[in-house]
Amino acid sequence: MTERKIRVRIAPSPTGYFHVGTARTAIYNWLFARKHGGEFLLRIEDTDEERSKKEWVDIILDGLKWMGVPWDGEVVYQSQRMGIYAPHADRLVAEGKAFRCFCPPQESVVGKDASERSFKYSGKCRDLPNEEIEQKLAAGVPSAVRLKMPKTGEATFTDAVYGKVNKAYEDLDDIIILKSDRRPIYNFAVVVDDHDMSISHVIRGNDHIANTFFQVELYKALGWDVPEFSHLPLILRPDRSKVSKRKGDKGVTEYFAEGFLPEAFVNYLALVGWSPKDDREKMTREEMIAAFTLEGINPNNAIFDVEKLLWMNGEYIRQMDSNKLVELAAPYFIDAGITTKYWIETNWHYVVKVIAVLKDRCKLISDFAKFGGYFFRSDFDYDPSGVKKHFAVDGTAENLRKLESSFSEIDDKNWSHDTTMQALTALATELGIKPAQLIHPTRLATSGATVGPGLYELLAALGKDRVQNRLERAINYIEKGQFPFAGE
RNA sequence: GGCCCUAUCGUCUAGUGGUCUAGGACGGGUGGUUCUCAGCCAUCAAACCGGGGUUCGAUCCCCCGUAGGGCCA
Repeated sequence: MTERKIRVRIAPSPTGYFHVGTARTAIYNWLFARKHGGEFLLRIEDTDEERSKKEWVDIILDGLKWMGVPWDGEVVYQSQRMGIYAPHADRLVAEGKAFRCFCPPQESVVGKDASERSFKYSGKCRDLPNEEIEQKLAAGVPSAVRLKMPKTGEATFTDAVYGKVNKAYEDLDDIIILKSDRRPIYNFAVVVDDHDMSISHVIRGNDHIANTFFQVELYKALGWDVPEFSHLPLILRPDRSKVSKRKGDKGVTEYFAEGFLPEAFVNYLALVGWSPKDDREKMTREEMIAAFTLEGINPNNAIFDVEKLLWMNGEYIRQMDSNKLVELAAPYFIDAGITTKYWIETNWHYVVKVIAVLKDRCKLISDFAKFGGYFFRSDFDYDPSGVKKHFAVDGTAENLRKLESSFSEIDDKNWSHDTTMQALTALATELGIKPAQLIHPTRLATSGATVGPGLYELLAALGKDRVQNRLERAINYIEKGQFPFAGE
């Protein structure tokens, strides 16, 4: 047995949707290739003409790039290979390993009626006399090419994940490999393509197990090396049905757009169906490459758990450098109309502080824009329940005014978490109230929200000017007394 | 319907013929962090699908059933 270079591939068809299962298959193939110094190739199965739109292909290419799971070499487009399949089929016919089938599609199967679902090929043309074949060919009767499968015994292959898988030849038809229009059928094209690409290991979803029996037979008939097979468990929805675009399940593109980080996404997905066998969960790509084995793949289907993905994304956000986070979050701020690219660039230091303060409570990159708008705009509304609880309390306006004046004594240069805290606690002591009684209205005044970063972090990040202006605005608001619930 | 695959906490999983009072993580509960939320820390609840075997002993091996999934049109 010669040592073959490891070459793996994914072969998605462009459907305008990057399925998470395809994404995980890509990850495993890539991990495996990297681990063994092999190559990870990409073949686009775009023979369905309606689907060969460039944008559909880009969805896949962009998704792989986003995930940081790059393919090696040139992308192979199956549509550009359509001419190469038929000769292989003809060769098989010439060698007696396949035969021409002249039956119209409807007549070639056995079955009492349409309701009898187990259609099986009748075998009618399998042993046609030569003269008859010549006759029909001369008469121009259209013919498909079928592979001659053994009649008895068992088809078998060893799967790295599932072990030995067998199926009686009785249950396997003489499948069509070339249609009467000389176009290849899926199973045939895959074998020819994988062989031409020197694929050593086929790692794909377990929905292909049934195809594998035919494919192995095809490799043997063509006299080619059979690759190693590894079938992956499927990724299911929480209701245990298959993930699909039709049911509204998100594709890779959407996860990206929603603010997931590629590192977290890839890490999470790798763990759906595979385990490093120890308790590690958060792993770098390098760690995953080092730990990855096909045998470590679990054979049973798994449910995609967005909650856990979200948690992992939060983990990655927390450990990420704030400058980097600003770059990633900027588009969300801009898209939401919260601020502009120019403003972010000219106030970089401020934005970094903002991100640092927000970091702990964001699970998605988009959360920064969702929760942090008030760092950029001062015209926010006050949370109504907060107004009721913290503003509509006697003495609040006066207290805030005192706080404002106390804050005004802090020099701009000394404005910080500690100095604002000192000022506020000193005032609370002086007023004989608990700091919390000042903290809550101040948070509401400066952010409009009742929840958020610790008050002093908030004040420090906002800076003295913004804080003073917002206190002023809140005081005016309270003094007008026009609370949303007035009259209750 | 035929064939194939699978079966450990709600979810992702680890695990071995006895060391399992079955481990970790997410999610959930509780408590702490003398400002909220988040985070962090601690802590609790939570599983070996059912039935037969094999065996001194099965979660782990075999068979059947059941359930789920896949392929075939």
